[in-house]
Amino acid sequence: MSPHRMQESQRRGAIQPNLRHKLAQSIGQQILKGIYAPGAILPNEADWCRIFGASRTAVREAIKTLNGKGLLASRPKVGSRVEPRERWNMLDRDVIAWHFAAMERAEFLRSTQEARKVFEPGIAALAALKRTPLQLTRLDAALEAMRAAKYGRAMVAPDVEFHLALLAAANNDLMASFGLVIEWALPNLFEVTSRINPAPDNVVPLHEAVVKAVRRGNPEAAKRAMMQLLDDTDEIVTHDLSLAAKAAKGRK
Amino acid sequence: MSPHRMQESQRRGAIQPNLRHKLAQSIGQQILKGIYAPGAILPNEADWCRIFGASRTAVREAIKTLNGKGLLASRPKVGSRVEPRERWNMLDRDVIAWHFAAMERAEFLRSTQEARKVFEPGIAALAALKRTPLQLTRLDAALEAMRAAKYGRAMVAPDVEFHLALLAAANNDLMASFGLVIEWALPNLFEVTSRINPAPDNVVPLHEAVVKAVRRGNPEAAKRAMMQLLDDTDEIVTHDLSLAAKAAKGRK
DNA sequence: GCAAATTGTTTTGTATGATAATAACACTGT
DNA sequence: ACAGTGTTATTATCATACAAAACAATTTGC
Repeated sequence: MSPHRMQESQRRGAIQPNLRHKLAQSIGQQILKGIYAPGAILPNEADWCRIFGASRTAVREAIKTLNGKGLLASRPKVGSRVEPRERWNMLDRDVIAWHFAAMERAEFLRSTQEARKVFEPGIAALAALKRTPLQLTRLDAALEAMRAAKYGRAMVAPDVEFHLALLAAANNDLMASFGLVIEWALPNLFEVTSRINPAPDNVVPLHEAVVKAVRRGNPEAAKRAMMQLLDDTDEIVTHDLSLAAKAAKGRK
Repeated sequence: MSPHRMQESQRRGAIQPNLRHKLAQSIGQQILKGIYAPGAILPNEADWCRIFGASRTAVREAIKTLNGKGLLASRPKVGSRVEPRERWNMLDRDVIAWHFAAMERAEFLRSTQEARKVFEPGIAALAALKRTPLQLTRLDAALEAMRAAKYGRAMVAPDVEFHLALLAAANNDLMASFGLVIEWALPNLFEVTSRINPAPDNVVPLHEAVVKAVRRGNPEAAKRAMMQLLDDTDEIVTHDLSLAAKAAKGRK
């Protein structure tokens, strides 16, 4: 059905394969793909019922879900209208997944890295100032798991956990939403980086530097260490993407 | 009903006073207040029906809305369980409003400013790199409106518009969600800053510096200018909050 | 006795049909 | 032209059923 694979099975939050969720996903993806652009009026409830062969209850609840994510606004007599993009909850679990499914992989990684470079250094700095001892322990554990990982692929999960632990250590609710981006970005990023550098041995030291600064409570050092870490992966990604672009041009 | 005022009338997206929305709001606020903590099982649908005197349809659709915001996860036989905080969509329009209603005003402003200091300098830098001419025009217009504002209160709307325009100029979907924080923070921030400094004349120049750097396409300068701007309001806010804290201690 | 299969129970999930509220739109009388 | 008024399409809400899932208890088979 979907052109993209997106190994949903290995995500954290297990999928809910109930009807409502499937309808919401189908409609949501169509919106993210641009089939229904902002401002457009969707088919009405009765139409969706026919299209999906589902009851009005299921359709309505799916639409209410999308409503809650800021993708739609429904009004009597008018129908459900697609909201302007700036109202969409891009940092929503589902929306980010649909977004990814609708987007070019390269473009997704580019904009993700862009966002990470804005957010994560600041997060590291905050963590240095505000982390509790327990949160430091969680960071240490993630780091240890990264060291223990023998091959690259096994390092992805601890790497994600590391960045999530750091985010938690920043102790700021408004930033917590950003964790989703990390959860999505890193596993996908890995498929790129591992092609180029299957056994990177500078990754652990770069992460260690961040933890060290956070432990010392030095926000500037933490920020710098995180920037170095990001530049490292950034370099690999942009390198790979430019290769891919060249290859694409060669084929054309 | 609600103990907090939260002047909803002057928000941008007009309120929808339908039943479902009211139920979602009531349940959502109770969750944000901690009456139902993460992991807790909510009353079941039948209970809510009795509590609100509403039909199961309305209750269910409200719960589905909350489901879509990551506050709840529902399963047959188990009920609706409050999700762990890190899954909540804090950058959702409603959640942020409920959060604000449930939180100490001071604490909200503190964590908001904290987040802004992480995000906005990076946003300014990105905008300097990626803004289109049209987006630059929008920034100029906002700046002009700020200049035209005679008294402080009239400056809030253009100020919000300025920061939203800058965010849009960064051209990154993942960051766009952050606009909500700005929309909420600034009007509330103003009530603090205007108490201390009713006619601040350094505000416009600080904003001008950001636009100038963005126009020149100089990300570092844009970042620095934004940091200055934030430090300026930050100083006022922390000063006021410490005053308020002292006053509270004095009363106690 | 013990494990595996079965049945029961509670809760959400889905379906259906009916009625109410709402707001866009056409119409009407001035 | 224009204010009011009715019409109508659409969502909003209600009520009632039955299906499916998850968990608990109980029976069954050995």
